[in-house]
Amino acid sequence: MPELPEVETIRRQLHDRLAGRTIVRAELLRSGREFPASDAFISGVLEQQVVRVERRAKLLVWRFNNGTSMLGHLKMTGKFLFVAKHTVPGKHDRLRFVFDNGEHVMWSDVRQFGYVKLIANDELERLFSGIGPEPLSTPIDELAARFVRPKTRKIKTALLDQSAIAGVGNIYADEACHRAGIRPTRRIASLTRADRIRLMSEVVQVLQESIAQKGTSANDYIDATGERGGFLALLRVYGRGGEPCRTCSIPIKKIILGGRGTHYCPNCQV
DNA sequence: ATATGCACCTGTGTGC
DNA sequence: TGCACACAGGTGCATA
Repeated sequence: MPELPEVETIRRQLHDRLAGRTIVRAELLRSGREFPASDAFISGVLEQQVVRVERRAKLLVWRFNNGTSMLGHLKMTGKFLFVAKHTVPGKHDRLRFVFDNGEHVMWSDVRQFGYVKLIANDELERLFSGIGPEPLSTPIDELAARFVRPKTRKIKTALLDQSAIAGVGNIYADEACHRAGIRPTRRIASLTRADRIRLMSEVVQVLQESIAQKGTSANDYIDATGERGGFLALLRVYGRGGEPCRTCSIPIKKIILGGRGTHYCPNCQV
């Protein structure tokens, strides 16, 4: 589900309430397909102090003070959620963490694409080195300069490639293309330098605006406090196939590109 | 090397 | 109410 703004929203909430806290209890409620259902995981997180919670691309990293981290990827439906102490686990709740300040956090995942695992910091660095630049902490001209290859690749496909730029997913790829007035079907090579600067500026802009609204709840996304994101109402194209463009009133077109639903205005986007 | 298709899962909405 | 099907925020792999 979540892209950079949603993961960042959750990161901030987890960090604010849990930085410096220690995990005093960890329970495996139900084993998932992708995350290790092992006693080793439980004993690996137990008694660990969370130094801070970080984000890289769409990954959440809980840094412990012993050189290891807990790495989480929410994929489509993963959730870290603050819950009340006596919450009875539901069908999709998989892990529960209890902290020394009394906070309870549940990890749930309906579709089970997500994962939570222990990872050593050196392995984490290796993983990070394969991920592209962070849009919110990289100069626009550097983002643009790196967005040139492979030349024949379609622009939206490149935006979704985490090794080209980190954290952009299906919603914000479509939104950034609309704001930049560029069709997602175009090839990288067709972009001028000015086009690339504009596209990257719009990527950054839309991500920041969405973070300010705590993300987009297109379907069932909720943040760590259980709230829905407010950016849905501000989307210009995503999920609006057939509806009038907010700029020119021409119906938004929906196509499939790279196997993903893709939305654009046939009038505003060239 | 890229593109496509599919696979991993469950749930929801739509149309019959 | 049931059923079949399409589709959903992400990635990774096998095959053209």
